[in-house]
Amino acid sequence: MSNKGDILNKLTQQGYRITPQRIMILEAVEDAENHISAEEIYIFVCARYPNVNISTVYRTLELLKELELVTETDFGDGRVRYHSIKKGHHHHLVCQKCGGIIDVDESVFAPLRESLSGKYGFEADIHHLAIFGTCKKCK
Amino acid sequence: MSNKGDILNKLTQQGYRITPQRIMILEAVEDAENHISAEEIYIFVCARYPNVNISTVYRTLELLKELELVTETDFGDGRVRYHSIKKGHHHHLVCQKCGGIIDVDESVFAPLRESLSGKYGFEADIHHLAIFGTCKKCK
DNA sequence: ATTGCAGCTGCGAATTGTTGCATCTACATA
DNA sequence: TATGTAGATGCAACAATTCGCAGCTGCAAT
Ligand SMILES: [Zn+2]
Ligand SMILES: [Zn+2]
Ligand SMILES: [Zn+2]
Ligand SMILES: [Zn+2]
Repeated sequence: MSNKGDILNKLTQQGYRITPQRIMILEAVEDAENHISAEEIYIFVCARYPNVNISTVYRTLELLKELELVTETDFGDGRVRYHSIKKGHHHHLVCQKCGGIIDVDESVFAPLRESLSGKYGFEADIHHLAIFGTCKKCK
Repeated sequence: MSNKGDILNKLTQQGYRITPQRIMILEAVEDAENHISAEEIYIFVCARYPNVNISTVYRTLELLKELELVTETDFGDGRVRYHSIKKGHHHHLVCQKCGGIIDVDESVFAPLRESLSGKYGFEADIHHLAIFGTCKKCK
């Protein structure tokens, strides 16, 4: 479940339609080297397929998120960013002093998830968090 | 550092001014039983002191947040909410199916904080999070 | 009590993201 | 291939928050 064809199949199987807009938005996220914002996706798509509406970008991202094909993260700079799930689950430690970002594996959050599950029966849906704080250098 | 006078002193000490707007916005947050939104604070303040501007509410909340006198949390309903720090650090588990909210003490996050500190030397600044997922009933 | 001015406020406009609705279209069915 | 329709799109209105700026004011120093 990691290439474009598989993702399009998954859409079809769930009763969603394949549209040119969706294909291009998907490509934008998949091709992005890094986390990409809705606005950046919009610019990318418009370059080849003008007249796409920004609200379609937002709605498509919402859909891809529900289907767990992309993850969304708020890095605190007033703009949410997206990642293809292909790149695996992970999290980011954002230093509020130097702006540096440390990537961490999701396994670091496993004990927290287990603790919430054990104590409260709550299944936390933590896929792609940004945690703010102070890094080693800035302490 | 938990009553209004102390907070006003803290403002003065840091070179900020005491204004009627700030006093009333502070009271609104302190008196609120629960998390309160900027809009609700605005309505509360306007009732006694008309002509306060909503942007002053946002700016004051920004200031109080910087001074660590209030915490901000996004419950995912399109509107950020605030809490007086007087009520202590805690977090919320938000069920995405039934909308229910479970309050949890910040101690649940202590192992995570220690783990991030130990492995990465990163001091996480986690005061008031909303964690999304599925509650026991909705599983 | 008066003065000076850095900091604060109100106002209106801009920005960012969401929503309602009329129209359009992908695609299942015949 | 033609048709019906649920699902998708574009557009414009809307909602939440931020910003620029001119004028106002708390308060420290006189
Ligand atoms: Zn990431
Ligand atoms: Zn740093
Ligand atoms: Zn809270
Ligand atoms: Zn639930």
